[in-house]
Amino acid sequence: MSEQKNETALSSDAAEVRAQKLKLLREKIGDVYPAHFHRTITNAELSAKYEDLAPDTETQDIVTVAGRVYSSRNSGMFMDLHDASGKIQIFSHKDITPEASRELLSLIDLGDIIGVTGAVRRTKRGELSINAREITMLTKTLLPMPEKYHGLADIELRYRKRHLDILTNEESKLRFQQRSKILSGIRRFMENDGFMEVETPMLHSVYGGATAEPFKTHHNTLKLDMYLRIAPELYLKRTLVSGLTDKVFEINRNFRNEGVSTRHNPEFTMMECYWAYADYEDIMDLVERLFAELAMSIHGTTEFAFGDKQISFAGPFKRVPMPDAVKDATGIDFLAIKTDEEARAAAKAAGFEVEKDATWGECLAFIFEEKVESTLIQPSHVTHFPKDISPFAKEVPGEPRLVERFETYCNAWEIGNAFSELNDPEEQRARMIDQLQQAHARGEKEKQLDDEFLDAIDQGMPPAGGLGIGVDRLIMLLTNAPSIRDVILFPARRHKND
RNA sequence: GAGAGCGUAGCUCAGCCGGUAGAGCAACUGACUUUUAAUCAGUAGGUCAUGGGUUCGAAUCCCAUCGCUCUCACCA
Repeated sequence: MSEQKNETALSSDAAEVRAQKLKLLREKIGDVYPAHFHRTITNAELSAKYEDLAPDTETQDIVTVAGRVYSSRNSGMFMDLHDASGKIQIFSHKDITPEASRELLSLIDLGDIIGVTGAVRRTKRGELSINAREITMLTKTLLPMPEKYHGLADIELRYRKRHLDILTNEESKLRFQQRSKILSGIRRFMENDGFMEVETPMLHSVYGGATAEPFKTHHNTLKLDMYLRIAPELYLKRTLVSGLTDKVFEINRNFRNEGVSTRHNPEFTMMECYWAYADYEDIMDLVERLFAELAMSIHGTTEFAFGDKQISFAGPFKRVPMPDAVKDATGIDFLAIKTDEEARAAAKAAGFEVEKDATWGECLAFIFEEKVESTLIQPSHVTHFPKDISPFAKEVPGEPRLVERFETYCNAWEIGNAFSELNDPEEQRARMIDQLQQAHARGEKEKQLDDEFLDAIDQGMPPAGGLGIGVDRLIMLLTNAPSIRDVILFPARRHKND
């Protein structure tokens, strides 16, 4: 007898054992990966339906559930079965579970996906359970599950093997469920506000709409070098010219060939919208309504924690012109400074190292970034940006060095960027030529003037407010995620050879 | 791109002033059978990221490479 046991004894290597069990299962029951199985209820629905079932109570209600085995106690008599919605305990006992199903139990490993049919009851200890009458193998797994108590903790593995991260880390699962909810929340908000969603090209033969390094690619048949878009802005404005709609938006990926960090992924999601006959102040209101609504949908309130900070999305947000913010922080009054040279001197005197040829506006923006940005924890709109760093925004009346632009900051991060969109064709052309020259001076040889865009603006774009929202960062805030990689399912990673 | 740190069993982690590698979970063999990270006994499992070097001897010290993390730079 003991010899026979030795012959059938399984290897102690987890992966090998599973392969052996798979073989045994195939011999015994045939199809281990059946195509058809229909559950009658999800685990969450089950919990809700039997919420009031008292402990130590049996029902005659037969249900069929399906899910992955997460843990097993008393030699498989108790198993926790998880589906995407939640968990349910499976109880198998010789008094209720037929021989065939109990035999299957010994070939079930943690992580396997099974179906279970049986009567619902609540145990003496209060655990909602199913008395297994039939157990069906739906998917035999070949790899063991990560450790059940700590889950997958290794950060590298959590990003590389996201399926294991979500399988074992509840907060990670919740975060990606919330990401989905936030995205649909943005869509719903925009549509309810009368915006029409469109899709514009991601492959551009001329890139623009932002200052960033693009990814380069090539179209074979067209024999055309192309770029993954760095921004949808120019196409969305062309859409606005078309009269298709007065309120247009797009939610999709932008690609920027820049550094990666906890706040930067090479591909990231932006929501951009353009609203005809509105200006940047209308857009500020829109941002506040949108943020408040998203916080409500995720947290049920506009107040929430990010790390050790309390964030409030209850509007109205603080609005502060950039020159005022810089003046408050440093005492430097940029509005009183007349020339680039004076601006550089003032910056230098205050201890800031600005470029030799920095303009008045560049000095102002630089000091803002150095001194003010990190202090903007509660959501704030910083308005009145310098014109020389804002090629698509209209001038502030009476102050031609500033434009009707704002950026929304929260937790010291830039989340939103918006303007009263420039629609004067001659000025737009002049500013883009100026930007192009600057890009070429920086060595960006491939940067070209977007004639098709300028041609469309010549046709007349209605006055409009425009906005871009960094959706990943907004999701980070709302889900308390310290890294952008925590809110992107499969973040960019080097290939690992091992 | 620069600096700092990390990489030990399938997973979570010890070991690191050099002396042949350890625990818990998972797995295997049993016991037990209304459990909740079930419990108990036993077994097996490691090219200590990779490649060099120093040394009688390296997971441990040195160098290089790969991967990851953090900070900074570019950017949103």
